[in-house]
Amino acid sequence: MHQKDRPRPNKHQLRTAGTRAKLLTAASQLFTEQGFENTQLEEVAARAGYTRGAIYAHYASKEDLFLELLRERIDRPFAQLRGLLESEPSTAKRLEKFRGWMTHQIADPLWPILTLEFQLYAMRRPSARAKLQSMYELLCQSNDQEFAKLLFRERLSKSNALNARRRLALLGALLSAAVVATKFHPELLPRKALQRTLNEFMEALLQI
Amino acid sequence: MHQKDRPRPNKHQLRTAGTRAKLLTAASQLFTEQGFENTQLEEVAARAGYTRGAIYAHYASKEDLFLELLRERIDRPFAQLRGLLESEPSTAKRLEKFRGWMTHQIADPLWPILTLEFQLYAMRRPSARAKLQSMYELLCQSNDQEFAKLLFRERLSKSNALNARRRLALLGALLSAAVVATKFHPELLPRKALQRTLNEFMEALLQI
Amino acid sequence: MHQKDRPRPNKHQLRTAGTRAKLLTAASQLFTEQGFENTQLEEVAARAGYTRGAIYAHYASKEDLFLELLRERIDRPFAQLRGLLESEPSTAKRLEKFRGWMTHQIADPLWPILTLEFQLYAMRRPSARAKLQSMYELLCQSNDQEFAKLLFRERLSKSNALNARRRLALLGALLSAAVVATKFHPELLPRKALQRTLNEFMEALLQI
Amino acid sequence: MHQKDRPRPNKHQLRTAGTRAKLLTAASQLFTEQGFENTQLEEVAARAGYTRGAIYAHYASKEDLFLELLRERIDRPFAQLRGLLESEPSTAKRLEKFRGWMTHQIADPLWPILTLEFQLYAMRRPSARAKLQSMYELLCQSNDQEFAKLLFRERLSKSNALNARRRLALLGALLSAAVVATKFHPELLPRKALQRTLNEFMEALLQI
DNA sequence: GATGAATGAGAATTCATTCAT
DNA sequence: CATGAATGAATTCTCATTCAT
Repeated sequence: MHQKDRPRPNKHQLRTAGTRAKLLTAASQLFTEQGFENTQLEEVAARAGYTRGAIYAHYASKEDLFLELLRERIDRPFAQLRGLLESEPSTAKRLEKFRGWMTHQIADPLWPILTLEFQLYAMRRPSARAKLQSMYELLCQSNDQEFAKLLFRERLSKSNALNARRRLALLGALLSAAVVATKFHPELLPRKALQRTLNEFMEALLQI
Repeated sequence: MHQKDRPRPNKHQLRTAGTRAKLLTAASQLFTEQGFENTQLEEVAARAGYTRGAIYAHYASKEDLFLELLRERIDRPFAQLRGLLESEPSTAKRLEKFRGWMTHQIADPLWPILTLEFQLYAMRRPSARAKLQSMYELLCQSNDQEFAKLLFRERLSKSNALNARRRLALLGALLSAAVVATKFHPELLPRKALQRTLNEFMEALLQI
Repeated sequence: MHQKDRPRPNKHQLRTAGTRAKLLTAASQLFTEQGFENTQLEEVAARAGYTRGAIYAHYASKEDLFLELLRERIDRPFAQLRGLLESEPSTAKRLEKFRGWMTHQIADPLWPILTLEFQLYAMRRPSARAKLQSMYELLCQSNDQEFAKLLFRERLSKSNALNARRRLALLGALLSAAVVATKFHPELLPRKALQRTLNEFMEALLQI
Repeated sequence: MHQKDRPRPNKHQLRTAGTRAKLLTAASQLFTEQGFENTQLEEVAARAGYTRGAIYAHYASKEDLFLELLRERIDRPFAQLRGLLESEPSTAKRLEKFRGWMTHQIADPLWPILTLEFQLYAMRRPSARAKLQSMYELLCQSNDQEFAKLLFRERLSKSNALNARRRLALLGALLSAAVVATKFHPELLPRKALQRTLNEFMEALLQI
């Protein structure tokens, strides 16, 4: 009653937030499983328990839904990593934890695939490209940089900071592509083996 | 009387082969630039200098065109590499040449992207999946194996053969991912820098 | 919350039913006038006052529209005949009324032609054949049998029941054929004359 | 050598005639089996042992092929009937032979179906209608009339001549529709039963 | 005469999006 | 807010037809 400044969400707001969350979750799954272009909004709505119109009550277009999905959720993996790493004083152990987290993504590769999807989408829509890139930078650049510092700490000097970011960017890309490859050749790259090989790669690549 | 068995006059054969080559080239470019789903057959035909119907005179469907593209051309990069590597007796130099070839692909990344596109497509079309995988195996497995032997020669023992193939598969994935990443963050990953970093990665990964 | 089980507001139901009825009416007319294959869905939609998409909101395909048309309306002629015949105790008069009804169809030959169209379609689509036949049997067999009883009553014994059904089936075919013939040779078979001749044929054929 | 007035077909002409005959035979079969619209010229050519172009070397269009088919062959059934009936002095026996011939058509219903196909086609192409009807009249009217005389001979008076032609026209139509019906409900109308019932109908209907 | 490559008009179908309720 | 009917642009695919050989 006296909390005007900490605006307490009312019923409507809560319901809205719940709907949006369900829609975003459904979208993240389906865009991952089937790709953005190959997913129909009707399916997204249905998986969330609604019908098409509900999406348009919250998002302006299919592209907007995709962008909101990234906007609202892209920092989740960073937050996870932050939680995992920030209390660990030993750089070697942080690197090990990081490698563990990375190989773990292979099992439920939501973010690796969505990120790839997003990059491919951005690459291929000249009309949307500038917008998508600036949005991505806004969302990720600070995360990227902060994350490089968090991970490498004292090892990160001015001279190798850029190199560190590059390696991390490539590692992210490698993870995405590896996930695709393991879905495609499950016999050659069964999950365990892929995790092991990826781990070995990372051991080499995280030496900065 | 109706000439089905009598070899077709060579003029026709030549014309057919020429048209198919033009169509496949156009398709490979457009599927790379825009993605398979995002490319209309009309554009493919137009870039090759024909109209839509010409595609259907040669390929049964859009999917079939994509598959034929891979079927007819997937061994080109292997052939290139074979030409490059087979006369080089020093393993170290072969590895270096291979790394050079890989980093070179970034500039004109037809195969890295088409391969990724193909894997994504196969992953996401339950109806086409089995067919695409068996086709891929038919086309690539022998190439893969032969290539691992060619590259590593005496270093390749029974015990590490599988590991070698896995690493090469992951390297392929890395290349695709690197291409996407450089298109997406051209400031963070300008081509030269990316090639350098990729080279470092490969040095690590080709130690078997 | 998402109202799937809560009965839809009646407005929607009414609107849906109205649209479907308009579409089916338009389809029945155009399929009769122009034939199934020769009719474009765009025309059907336009005649009903809609655009193509509206058809797909209600029916899965052109074939499905045709099938639904039969499914929902094939018993209309039987219902008409039932209304006409069931209160008439004299068999001779029922037969006369039936003949009258038949000759009357020539003027607005929706069902004779649609039935013919359906049979031709079913004959010629191996892929759809089994489905169409089972659907037809489901829809018509009981009607056929009931109708034979209603028409012939006491004259129908076990021994001639099958023969009666055959004759009625042939009469149906005759009606379709008569309609086609009168459209094709309007001078040789002007409507009145055709009705007279058809009546004579039926007098012969309804002696069981 | 001295036969200039009875122009002996030369090799080219023979070959042409042979090709046309093969094409027409293939067309008659396929148009019967699958319908005119549902048959592709490629199939027709293939069944005749040629490729599409051969059709266009002989006929101006698909419609023209259909029309030529009727033009060249529509009098075959009349010729057959003439051969069958003209030497038979007894009207009753002629009628019986005619009934036999009719029921026989059910087994290989080329003409019943093609005629139906033609009439439906003509009915539904306002643009082609006038042309088709005049063609049909040219081809058939004289046959029809001659045939009525041949069949009924002394029973045919001025007063019933028109009625006779009408009955024969309707009988033809009935045969077509009956063939369709028997293909559609082979259990209700197995061929033998259909032939019997049709025979009974005709006994009644050929009393003039 | 016959082939087969190529055309292009047309049709069915899909699906993001709009809008009245 | 959410529904679901309807729109309409876009796209794949078909096939009669043309034409160089």
